Amino acid sequence: MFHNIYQTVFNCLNSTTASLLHARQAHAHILKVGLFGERQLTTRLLSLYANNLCFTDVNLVLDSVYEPNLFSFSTLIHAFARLNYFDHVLRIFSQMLSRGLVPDGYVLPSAIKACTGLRALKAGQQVHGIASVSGLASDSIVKSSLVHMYIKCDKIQVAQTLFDSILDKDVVIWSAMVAGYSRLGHVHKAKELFLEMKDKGVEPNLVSWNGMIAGFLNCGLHPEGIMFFQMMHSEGFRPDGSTISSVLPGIGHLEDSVMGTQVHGYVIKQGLGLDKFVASALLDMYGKCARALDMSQVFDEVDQMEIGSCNAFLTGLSRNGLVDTALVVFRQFKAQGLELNVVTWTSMIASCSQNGKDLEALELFREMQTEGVEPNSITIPSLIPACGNIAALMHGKAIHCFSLRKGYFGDIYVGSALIDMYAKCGKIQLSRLCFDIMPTRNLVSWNAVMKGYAMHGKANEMIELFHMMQESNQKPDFITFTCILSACSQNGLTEEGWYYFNSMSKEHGIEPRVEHYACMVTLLSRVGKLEEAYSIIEKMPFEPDACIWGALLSSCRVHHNLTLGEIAAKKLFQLEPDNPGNYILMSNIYASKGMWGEVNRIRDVMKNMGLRKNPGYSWIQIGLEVHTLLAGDKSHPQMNQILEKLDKLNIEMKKFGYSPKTNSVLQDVEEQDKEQILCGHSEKLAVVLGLLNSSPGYPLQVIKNLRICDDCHAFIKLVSSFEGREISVRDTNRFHHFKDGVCSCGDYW
DNA sequence: CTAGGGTTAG
Repeated sequence: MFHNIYQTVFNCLNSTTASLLHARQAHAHILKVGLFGERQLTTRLLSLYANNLCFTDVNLVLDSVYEPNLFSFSTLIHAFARLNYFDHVLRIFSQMLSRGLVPDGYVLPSAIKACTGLRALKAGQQVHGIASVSGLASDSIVKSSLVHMYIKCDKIQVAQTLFDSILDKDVVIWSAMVAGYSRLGHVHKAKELFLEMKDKGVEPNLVSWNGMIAGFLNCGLHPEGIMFFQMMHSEGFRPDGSTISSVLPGIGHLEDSVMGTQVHGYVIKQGLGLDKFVASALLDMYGKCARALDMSQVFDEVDQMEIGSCNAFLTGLSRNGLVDTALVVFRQFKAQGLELNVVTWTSMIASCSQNGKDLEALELFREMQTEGVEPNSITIPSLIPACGNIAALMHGKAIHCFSLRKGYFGDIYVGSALIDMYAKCGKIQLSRLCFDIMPTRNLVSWNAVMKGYAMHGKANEMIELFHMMQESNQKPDFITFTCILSACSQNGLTEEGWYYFNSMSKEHGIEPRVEHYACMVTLLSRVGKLEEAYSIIEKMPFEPDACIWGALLSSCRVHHNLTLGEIAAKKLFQLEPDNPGNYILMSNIYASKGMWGEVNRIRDVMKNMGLRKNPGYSWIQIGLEVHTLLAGDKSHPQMNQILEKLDKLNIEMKKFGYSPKTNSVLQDVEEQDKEQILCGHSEKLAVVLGLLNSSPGYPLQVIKNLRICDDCHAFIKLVSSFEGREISVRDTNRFHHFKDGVCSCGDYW
């Protein structure tokens, strides 16, 4: 009888088709007839429960088994390790130890594998200790597992020492070391090992090659990675999904769509397109190669519930200027119940903050948190620019605090983003503070803090920083010099400007780009050296762009230089026929010379080109003209003519509330009209305000309740140039107060 | 128990 039941239960559990149901039935039988002493049976039962992830049942059996032995525990540990339930492996392992059982060479590797999977260095070191005490640390399988564990826990040095002590190293452990160094960015060390294994007679296999390729691309050595890919191919290896998904980002980075298409063909031929890594890498590659259509075609064929592919697709759309489409698709994904992850949200936030959708970025950040998705160290620096762009200082500070709570104190990306954000919000001291307390800096951080000073026109601090930069052996790049030259230009530092401009190629091996020439042109023309500026334009090795001619033209207006103004304007009318600013500048020069016929001619040109549709236009133009008129001194030979013209304009001006006699701006204008005039034209408004402000006798004190919709930044630039002046501006949701070039921001919501 | 490699966000 007893034997019969035992045999029945055993057979039932041991069959290859044994299911959870069988286990439960057997469990009942075992309980009923008291077979718990039978280790073989209960171990088999444990194995079934473990493989079906019935954790409570496992515990139940463990607690009731008369005396589970090493084999019972081993069975469980292997089962959980195989299923990647590493936390359960460690839990069972520690139960085993607490029962006084000594692990053997079979159970240790699984325990170590669990530590590897969990990146649990401390636990791994403890298991290492146990292995040493039990005399198993020299076991080659245990040793190899430990090497893997130390590699994954970024302890490559410890791994290397252990690795060296292994006598007959197989291709697997070599490959793991190669991949380990690659992942940590030590690709040269990886290559050394790759060559060394060959010397030692171990032929690299597909995995070894894949590790090398991933390493090169991980280090930004895209051409080398692609070269290895080709070498591997020529040695007769067939790239697999892993190879492809490593090499495609490199191809995308080099924007080599021809090679990308070839690899795509290979993917189709080998049937690798269903691999989720390959699919998202393909989408990413087409996105980076500006092949949005091909990307969409690929997306139609992949698993659209796979979040990686969806993320790559969304990023690809934004990258190709289809941000609105990306947002729509994003909403569709969300509506379909797709589980959006931190990459999805971060990607959308970055797309918005990079494309002038700053409020949307902030809103997405809030939304992701309500959805329970935790932002990470990449989300934060993607969001911070959104605050800077709209000078939302309070939001910026809140996110700064958030990043500190998350422990991103020393993060170089977060730090650099904060420097930029505070500078854009007018808080140059805070910007500098963020820079000063950074534990490590890179070129981006240096450029960020210098850009802040450039924005605020602080040339002396800038030059001081540049010396600091050189002392700390950080090499400048072309952006650094754009900042320096721009600050020199704002401060009229001609000598310093020339010095740094010349030092670029002589001392730093950086050839000046068109923006550096533009800075020099701006600098010289601002200080009135218009001829010198023009000779730079003539001599520079580039075709001068609108930016350069624009700098010359606006200085010609300030210095009333008709000849050069006409030259610059002629070029600008060709380069930017739709930019009303150029016509206005030129007409102002004509106005200052009393050439009213020319002024009217330009007005007609603009009218014919439909450039006067802008509701703020008339007002702005009048403001500019009046400014020009008043900027001239009273002994201006054409003063009478000017005053006459002014009287005529007065009538029109009154309509817009501009009254020279009351020294006020927009005073008599109905609130509604102000909004109508200025809504969406904040940049032009900023220009007007700046000009009015610099007009003697027309102090701009406080402008209240102006509604600006999209560009607070223009105001910051503008206000930075004011000394001791205050302006308050309200946009859709915020209230900005500017004083001494500093913006503070209060929220209405 | 039988070891290794990959995609998408700044």
